Amino acid sequence: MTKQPKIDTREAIMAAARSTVQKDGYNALSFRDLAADVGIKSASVHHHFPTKPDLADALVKRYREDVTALLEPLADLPFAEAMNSYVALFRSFFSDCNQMCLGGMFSAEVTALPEAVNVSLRLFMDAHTSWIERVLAKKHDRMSADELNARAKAVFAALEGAQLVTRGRGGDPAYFDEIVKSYQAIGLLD
Amino acid sequence: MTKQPKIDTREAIMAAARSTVQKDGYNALSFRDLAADVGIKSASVHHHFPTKPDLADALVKRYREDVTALLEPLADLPFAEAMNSYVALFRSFFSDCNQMCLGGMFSAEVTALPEAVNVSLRLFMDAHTSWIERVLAKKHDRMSADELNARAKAVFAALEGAQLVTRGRGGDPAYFDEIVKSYQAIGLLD
DNA sequence: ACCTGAACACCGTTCAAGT
DNA sequence: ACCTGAACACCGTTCAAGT
Repeated sequence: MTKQPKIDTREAIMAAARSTVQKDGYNALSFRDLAADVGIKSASVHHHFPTKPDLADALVKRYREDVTALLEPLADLPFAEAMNSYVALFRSFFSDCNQMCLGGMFSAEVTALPEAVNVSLRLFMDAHTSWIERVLAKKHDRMSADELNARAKAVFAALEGAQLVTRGRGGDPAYFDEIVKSYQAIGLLD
Repeated sequence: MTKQPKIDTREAIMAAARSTVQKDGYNALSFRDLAADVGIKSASVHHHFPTKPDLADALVKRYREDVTALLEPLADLPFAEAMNSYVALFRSFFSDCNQMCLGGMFSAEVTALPEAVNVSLRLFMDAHTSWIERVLAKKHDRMSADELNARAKAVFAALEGAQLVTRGRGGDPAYFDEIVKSYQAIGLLD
């Protein structure tokens, strides 16, 4: 085994930045705080990520990769388990400092980001909706592609909204659960 | 009629601040930019709102009043019209610079705000859910109070989510409409 | 009461300089 | 390649000073 300490600093920056963004948002992210977290100076952060939007773009792309890797195996589960696991993913954010989906946070702060990051953000959301579409297709074999797509967008939007509203109320998982229960009662997650 | 130019500056600050927050967020709000918009110096803004959280709290409270005044007459409409008007309210944000509900924005940026503002934010969301509850009650006369309440929370969360996701995609109203159509198809808005 | 300039410690960014 | 100190124009906030 050869040593590979080269990308450690870059990875450490991304990990610290992602955590801060999910907790406090992109506009609250400070290169100086970030540098302090990692143990370097703020000017050094710019060596790895020239500008703040460059860091934002890297974060969204990595986040998309991570979520995709996490969702991939879940798509093979039976429908109810796949959907329950998906809901559980959105619920899991509250257990660590009332965090928020990075995609939802960037959607709120979208005007602070250049077009290139907006494109990455759309790709992230597409990854979600196409996963949902795939899962829904297993159950609704008579539904048209357009219907499945529209339904997937609705499921994603509804869960992002449940997370946002719950976060606004302090991140009480019980509040999130109550909303999800209503979604289930109406059949949105079926 | 006696002249009343006294609160004009304060009102102008609040109007400019509200617009900026709905477009770019609370963390992107600058007292210096705000002062320039109104035509005074940034130190003068602090005379009306000692700190930034003080301004945030005033904004949320006023926003709640405005939304309440706007929703009140709509509650007396027939069910379908009341609900359609409510959805139209969420849709209307995109027509002016891809804005966002101030409550949703503050929910995303909630960690930047002190507890006092969080309380005002909860009251704002309560105003929404109790209005929805009232409208739903007209149609579902056999539904229990708890069910109505849970359903109202779900409707609010779903619409906030539809707005958030649409904003993240550039604010195309057609995207919002597609999600709402799915909500309607499933019966969430009935 | 309402406004201001100046100061403070912050911020993202740049750049010449180090190793 | 990776890091740094110093500088720039920003930020929220404070305060003594004006009217």
